[in-house]
Amino acid sequence: MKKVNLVWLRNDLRIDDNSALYHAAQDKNCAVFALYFVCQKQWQEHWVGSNQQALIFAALSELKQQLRKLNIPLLILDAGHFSQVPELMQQVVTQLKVDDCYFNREILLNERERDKQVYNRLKDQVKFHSYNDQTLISPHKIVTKEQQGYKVFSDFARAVKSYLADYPLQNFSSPKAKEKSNFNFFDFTQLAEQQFVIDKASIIKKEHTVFSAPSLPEINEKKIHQQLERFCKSALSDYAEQRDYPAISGTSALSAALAVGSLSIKRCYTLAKQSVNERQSQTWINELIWRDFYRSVAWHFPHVVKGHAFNPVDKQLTWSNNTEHFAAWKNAQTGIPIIDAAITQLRQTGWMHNRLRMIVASYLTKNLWIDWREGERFFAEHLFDYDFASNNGGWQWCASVGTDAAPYFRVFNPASQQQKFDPDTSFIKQWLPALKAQPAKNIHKFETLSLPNYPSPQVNLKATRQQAIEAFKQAKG
DNA sequence: AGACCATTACA
DNA sequence: GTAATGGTC
Repeated sequence: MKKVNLVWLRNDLRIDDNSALYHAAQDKNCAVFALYFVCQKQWQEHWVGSNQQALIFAALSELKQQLRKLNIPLLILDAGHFSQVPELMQQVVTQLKVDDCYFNREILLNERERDKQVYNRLKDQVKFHSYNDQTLISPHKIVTKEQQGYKVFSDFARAVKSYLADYPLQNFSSPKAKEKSNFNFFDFTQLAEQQFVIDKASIIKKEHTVFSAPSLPEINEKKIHQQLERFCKSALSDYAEQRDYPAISGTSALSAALAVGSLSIKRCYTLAKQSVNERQSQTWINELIWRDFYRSVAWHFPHVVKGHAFNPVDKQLTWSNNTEHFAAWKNAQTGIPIIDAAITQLRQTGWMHNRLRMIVASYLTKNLWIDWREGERFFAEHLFDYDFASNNGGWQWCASVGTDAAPYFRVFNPASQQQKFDPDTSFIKQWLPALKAQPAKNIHKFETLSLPNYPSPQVNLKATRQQAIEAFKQAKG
């Protein structure tokens, strides 16, 4: 009887540089199966929107084909909710006579709880092998002298770099194809395998807006790697100069692939290092480390995963519940061109340039004084690249309630931001047809702009900025 | 990962 | 008038 290895896939829908898959497939004489649980109820609880859900289904469909070429069957089971996973896992393990189970560790609480349940239920039946694969370095390995999680990014980044200098990253190539016989080794019909049809119409619920459903980002691993190589070769050295201009394609645009795990973060790091010199790769590498940083924060300070801000000052703040203000922000009707253009980009493409994420977040929290959790949720529902730790960390940063957050008095002025980062207004005009005919000069002076088909600003920027700073001062006592 | 205001130093 | 500089929020 052949040994049977099971790879339990979760947030790592890829073949390249997948630690668990690589190790599971090492032994020549074993049969290897891959498994994925669809948990749409759980996703809804996690605010995962229809965009990212559709992307996950696309990634699964793609991965199933690729794994088939390696003679590794991918079982996709509908679990509905994490709570159903242990029972289903038990069935799979029994049915397939699994000896060893391989998986890459996750960082957030619900995921870890699910994994603990599975382990406790099956530890006597199956040998488990787990790997760190989601971050450059396991969160528990980067700690301060006091054995605590870092609260300041620059210190964290220094620690990461020095760790990587001592222990270089290991990348794992795609596993070699297994024997064909694996496919008819077991009787799959006994398992209620559910084939998921990638039917966007059934997944994407049309919203009552003027925005249409965006098309899916690239999810084929080969093409993603080409994209990464192209970026490293031709854009990485200019990244520091170009990344802040939304009209320029100066960023890698790989975030969606990273979010569902079609691309390995370790692969990004290694390739960036190889492609250009230290100075040229530094800025982008730091962005990769920000991703590790917010995962580290979520690991060491888990109250941020439960809806709380890192900084207790958040509890002293009373946010506005002005639903008209919030609705205008969500529908690109604020009357501030850079913000309405950014929201339109998000709604039409499922992606928003990072500079714009900061601008719209600052405006929502500081000028409209709306709870950052509302913005966090809106982003979750629309972004293909939605990632709890990065999104949560970013919103807390903008709202000045996070670790190493923007000081509370640092309020972005949307007027100077668009002046600086979209001087010729080409980005704004790309997304706001109503302003197409206006000269840039007028668009930058939007507070005095009066047009029949474009709204006037909702609030006074200067006054609301002042109020936000005052409210923080009061809250801090 | 900022902005504002006052003060200079110049046209 | 207006661009650069520095302290303050």
